[in-house]
Amino acid sequence: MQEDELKLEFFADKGFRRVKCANCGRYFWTLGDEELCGESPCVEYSFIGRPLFKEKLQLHDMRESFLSFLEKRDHTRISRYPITARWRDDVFFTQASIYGFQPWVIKGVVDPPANPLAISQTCIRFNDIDNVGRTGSHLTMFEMMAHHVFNSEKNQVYWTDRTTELCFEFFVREQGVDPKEIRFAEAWWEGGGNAGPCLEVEVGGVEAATLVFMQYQVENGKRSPMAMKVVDTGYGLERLTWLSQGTPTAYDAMFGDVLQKLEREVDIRMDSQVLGEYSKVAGLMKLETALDLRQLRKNTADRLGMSVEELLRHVEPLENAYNICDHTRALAFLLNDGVVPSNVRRGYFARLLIRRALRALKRLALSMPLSEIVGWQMDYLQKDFPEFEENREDIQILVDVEEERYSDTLSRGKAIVSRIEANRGKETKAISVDELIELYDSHGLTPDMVQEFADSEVEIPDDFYIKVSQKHETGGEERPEPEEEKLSKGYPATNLAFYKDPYKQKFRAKVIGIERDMIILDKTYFYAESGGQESDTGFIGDMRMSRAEKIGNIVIHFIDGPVTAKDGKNITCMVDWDRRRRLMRHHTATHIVNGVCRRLLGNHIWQTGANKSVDSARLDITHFADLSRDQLDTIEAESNQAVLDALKVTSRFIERNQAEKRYGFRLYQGGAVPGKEIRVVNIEGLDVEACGGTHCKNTSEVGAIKILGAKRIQDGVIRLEFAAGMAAVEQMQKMGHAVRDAAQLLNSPVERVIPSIEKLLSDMKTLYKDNEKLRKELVTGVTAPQEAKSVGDVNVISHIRHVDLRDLVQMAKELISRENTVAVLVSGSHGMKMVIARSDDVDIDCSEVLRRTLDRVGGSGGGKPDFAQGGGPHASKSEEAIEIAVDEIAKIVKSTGKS
RNA sequence: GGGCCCAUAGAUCAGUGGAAGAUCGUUGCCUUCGCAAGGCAAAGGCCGCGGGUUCAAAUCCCGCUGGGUCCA
Repeated sequence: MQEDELKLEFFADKGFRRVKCANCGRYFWTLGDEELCGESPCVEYSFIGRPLFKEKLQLHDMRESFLSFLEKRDHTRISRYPITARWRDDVFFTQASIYGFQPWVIKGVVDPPANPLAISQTCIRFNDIDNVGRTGSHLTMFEMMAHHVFNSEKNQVYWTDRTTELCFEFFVREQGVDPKEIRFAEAWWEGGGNAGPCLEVEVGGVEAATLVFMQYQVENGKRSPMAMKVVDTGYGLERLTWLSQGTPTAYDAMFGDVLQKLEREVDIRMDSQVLGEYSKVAGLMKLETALDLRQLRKNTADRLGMSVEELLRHVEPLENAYNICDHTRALAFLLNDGVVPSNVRRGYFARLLIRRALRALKRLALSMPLSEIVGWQMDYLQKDFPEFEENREDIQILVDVEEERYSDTLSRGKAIVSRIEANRGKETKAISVDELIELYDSHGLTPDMVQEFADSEVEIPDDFYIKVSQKHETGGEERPEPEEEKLSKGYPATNLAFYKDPYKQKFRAKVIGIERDMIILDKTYFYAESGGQESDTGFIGDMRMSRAEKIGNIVIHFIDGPVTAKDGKNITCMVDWDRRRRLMRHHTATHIVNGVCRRLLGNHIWQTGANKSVDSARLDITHFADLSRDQLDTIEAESNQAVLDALKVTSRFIERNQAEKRYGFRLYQGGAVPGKEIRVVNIEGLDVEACGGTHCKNTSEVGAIKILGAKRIQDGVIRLEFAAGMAAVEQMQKMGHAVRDAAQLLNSPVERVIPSIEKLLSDMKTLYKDNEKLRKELVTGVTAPQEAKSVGDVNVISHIRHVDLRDLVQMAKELISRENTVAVLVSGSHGMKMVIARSDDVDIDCSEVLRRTLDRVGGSGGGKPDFAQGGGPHASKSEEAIEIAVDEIAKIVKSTGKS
């Protein structure tokens, strides 16, 4: 670490000392005279029951205090970014306030919305989910308050000293903290490819803020300076609120009347002394396994001089209540910001929260729907987050659907557990650890649920979840995709002229590069594949252009056949207009369908993928259930209504910050969009998206939209397939043809096709059954008893009949219902098949006879002593086989007869 | 994006390579003044789809589809 980077003038001016922590060895700056760095586990929480702040503040007031403090010092307050980081494709969720500015602002591509700025950013992290509710401080969802500064070469705002001073001032002046209680510990920060020194601000034993001075880029372990130096601070809103109130846990300080309502419901009484000690001890410990948790409880109980059982009576109900509060709060934001619960990706985390909260609810023996508590949260949050008003109902539906599903999973699980026990029979062996892991991993049953469902005792290892994760670790190799260098040298950015005039069909452009089968032009009206819209084709001079591809900001045109163009010369180009018009219609249609779906199904509808080709288009949307036929019909009708309404479609480049401000983050339907200016496609009153595609000027140009189908491509995602314009006409014609062809084949009028097919199917079924019956009859009584040969005491009936093996089996069944009978049946169709069977009262091993027989004629087989079957390749050996078999039977019968 | 589990009668599920089963439900008959219940009997199966291995596949292997679940 570069030591001098943190030897601030600020520290010198104020008279700070630099001390090495006697416990952890870190260096820290302080005005006091202690020797420990000030963060747990080196020191214990000192503020519980005796807050260090001058005033007890609620979340709202603390947020306000922080943001207005900075506003008074030239910072611009900006609103939060969504908790689901849809503008990025490298992460699922916003985990820190800086996420909203990565990568474009930090790379210097996009100007920050303000500089310096202040924000309180809703964040979510799942790393510590197991500790939530237990430690008194861990959360999944929290607000990271921050002041950020982006120092470019041209614009130096402030750096380390001012940052630290602002922090110090906030705690001392605004919150009335004794300067001696504030310690700045030196540390090094790294994340997301960036790095820099940082100061961890310790107050009352907790890290209240972190001041990061981001200034290096890290690539392949090598560090290089960034052009942009970024002040990245983070102040935990909930922690500060906790510090100000000095409540036993952070939860008591932040959940307001949601926690109170819960406590009333289950009649929990809180003992602040017990809880206070509990969270102090928890602050000193690392919780990783069930063993750690037991240790935590033991240590706390010891300190309080009570038994663990007594402690648990106090603590456990509260842990569950805290857990529910945290999870429902996180859910409210997650679902509001566009996550639909599912079994993959972002959705899984929402499911995880819902299931964990439901389990906690159950442990409290509360039977209210979870959506009700989420409702309380939204009531509580609405003052600061008005967006909940609009989405409230939608969010509660999502939770209800998910609760229903979990109850299905549990009843399935219950059945599985009792089956496992039933199969085990009388051995009363416990359910093994391997079985527990499988029950969890494949069936979603936690060990304690298994325990609840099982009759027998279940042994749960302390490190159960570690064992589960170990199972997942194997074989996680990443395959790096070799990025092929397509171009031998750099070219200037291609002028994407189709944005200016998407209706241009013929143009002249200058050839500025030729490589193999590729041509690069100074400007182009050819649309290169992106945003799910397929590439244009056309002609460059007299060469056929089969595909345009965008690499960075250069468009490469691929040519079929020899490249005859000359570098540096102007050339006339033609866009395949029929193709392009179809693609445009499909693209505009996709936006229409997306907008209609959202209006019809709810605000949780987001696009998760799309493809627009010549004949049809696909749109994947987030939704929790299959779409009914009625819903599809309505979507189709409304989409066509939008076409008939001839809505204006405008496509404009708008400065990113302005676009976000004006249209919100709904813009990012198609995922991450790079750049400082984004292109906004607005279908008047229906849909607004950031989109780089080519569009019609008016919805009427789309002509018609025909929904071709919908299917669930994964849990929580529905794929709609449809066709627009002439493609829709073609698809409808195709469907018409199919029905007419079917009618013709059935020799029935079109409107009678369905009943005709129904009749056909039922006729077929009857025939199939008749056939089965006839086959049975055919093999019944084919061999009269008198055909039986007496071999010793038994009757051997042998027969050759060229039928299927299963008919031979039927025949044999029939024959051996007679007493004292052995049947030897052979078929010569498809090679040779043989069945040897006997009635119960004959004592020979049929499979033995069969094997010996087939050994000699070539083939193999087996079965049970009373019923054997087999075969071989040589049909010609059928008769020989019978002779041998009868012979073998005779031998056995004789030998047993003798003895 | 990766791992694992599942798919057999209308429903819930047995069935580890040789003869498709159980329970519930359905239908009919018996019993009853009628109902509930009981007794007897019957109907009900492309064993998810497509390949492969084998004399033989519901069963083993590969692929696909659909569902479930855990992890990132």
